[in-house]
Amino acid sequence: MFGIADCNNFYVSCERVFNPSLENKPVVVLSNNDGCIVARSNEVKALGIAMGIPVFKVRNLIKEHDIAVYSSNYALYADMSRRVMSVLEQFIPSMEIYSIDEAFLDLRGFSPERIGDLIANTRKTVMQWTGIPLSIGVAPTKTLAKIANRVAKKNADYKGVCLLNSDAMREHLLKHTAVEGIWGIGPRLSRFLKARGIYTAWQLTCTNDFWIKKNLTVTGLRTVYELRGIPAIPLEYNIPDKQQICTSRSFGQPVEKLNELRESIATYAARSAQKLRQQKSLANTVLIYIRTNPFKENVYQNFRVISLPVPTSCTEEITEYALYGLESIFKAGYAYKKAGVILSGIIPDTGVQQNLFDTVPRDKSRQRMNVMDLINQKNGNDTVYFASQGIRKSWKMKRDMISPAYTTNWDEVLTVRV
DNA sequence: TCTGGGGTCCTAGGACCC
DNA sequence: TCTGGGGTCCTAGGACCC
Repeated sequence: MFGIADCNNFYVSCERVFNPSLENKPVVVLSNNDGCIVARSNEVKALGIAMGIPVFKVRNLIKEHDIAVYSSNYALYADMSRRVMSVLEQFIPSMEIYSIDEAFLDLRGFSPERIGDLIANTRKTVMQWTGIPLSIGVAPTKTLAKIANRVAKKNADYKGVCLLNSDAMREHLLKHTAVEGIWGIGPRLSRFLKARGIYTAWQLTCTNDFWIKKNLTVTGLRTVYELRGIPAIPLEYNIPDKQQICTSRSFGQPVEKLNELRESIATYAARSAQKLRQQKSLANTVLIYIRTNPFKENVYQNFRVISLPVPTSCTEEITEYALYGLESIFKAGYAYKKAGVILSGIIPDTGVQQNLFDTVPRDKSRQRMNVMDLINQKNGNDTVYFASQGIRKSWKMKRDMISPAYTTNWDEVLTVRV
């Protein structure tokens, strides 16, 4: 059996842990730059406010219902996630961290009679030790566990835990699951299936394999197998290295000057290079892009791909090529809204193919990067950084309603008065 | 006024090899 | 008049996830 533990309204729950006055009140958390609604409390869901909607479109509802609004506080959410995962791991050591608020659990070593108690106990302990409520679904495959999880979350009778452990139950739940509720079936495939009379997960499992393979490719076929109770998507125990590393942000305000764009590209290049070094890899290719606001007139967007002469993870080198790329696509007279840096062609940093004509003193730059990373690790990110990244950063993203970093910054630790 | 960020996998088609 | 068979690698584009 596989389990999936999924935190309820995760970002909202994190805010509530340190601000209990938000309990039972409508709360939303916004995306970066305070753009869209990305987390909603149950009260907000009940009002019919959709996931991902731009916040300016629901300003009236927010006012009318006195909804508490927060900018996203990733320092807090990442740390709370780490805590939740470490508690889960104490109960079920073999697991796959699937996203910031979800983990698949390997329950194959546990006797079937014990699983119910184990899961209920795990859930209770996570709540007690971290303050984060979660739901757990258990089933013979990951895809079915996801369905069980939804049931556990939506139906209060289940008390946050749903065990899908019989064929009768599988049939019952699949008949009550719409195709768009299946993990792996997105909006486009849902429309496609419904147009052909397939509305429920159960109907999908009764469909011919050849037809599925032809129309939904092998990924669709894997999903159908999983719905039938045959595991086709294994647990990933160790996190594979990223094949692509991307850092991109929208700007707090439109940016017109090349200088400010240079600061942002240098910042994103440095962040990407840092991520690259964290996984002990090198990149072969740098892509940079800039774009204006696509919802407005006078649109311009462009990108530039640069092949590096020798694979590297050195910030100076990556930044230099990224800025060179920027110069080549920058056009004056536009109000830029977003920029990004993407590293690809990623390989391990051991056994690099040398270039006969390489003139860069690589040992020295590697040592320099090591020292920088150590300082920043010990004293906090951006304790030291390159001047090209800018100091004032007039373009930096908007986070007007951010809560304190309660658990990661000594200056922002909660004060309790007796 | 205001519209997120970061990923993966699969397929088709083109270029190339012998 | 007639024009093979069997591969690999790479990329763009489209789908999906949270």
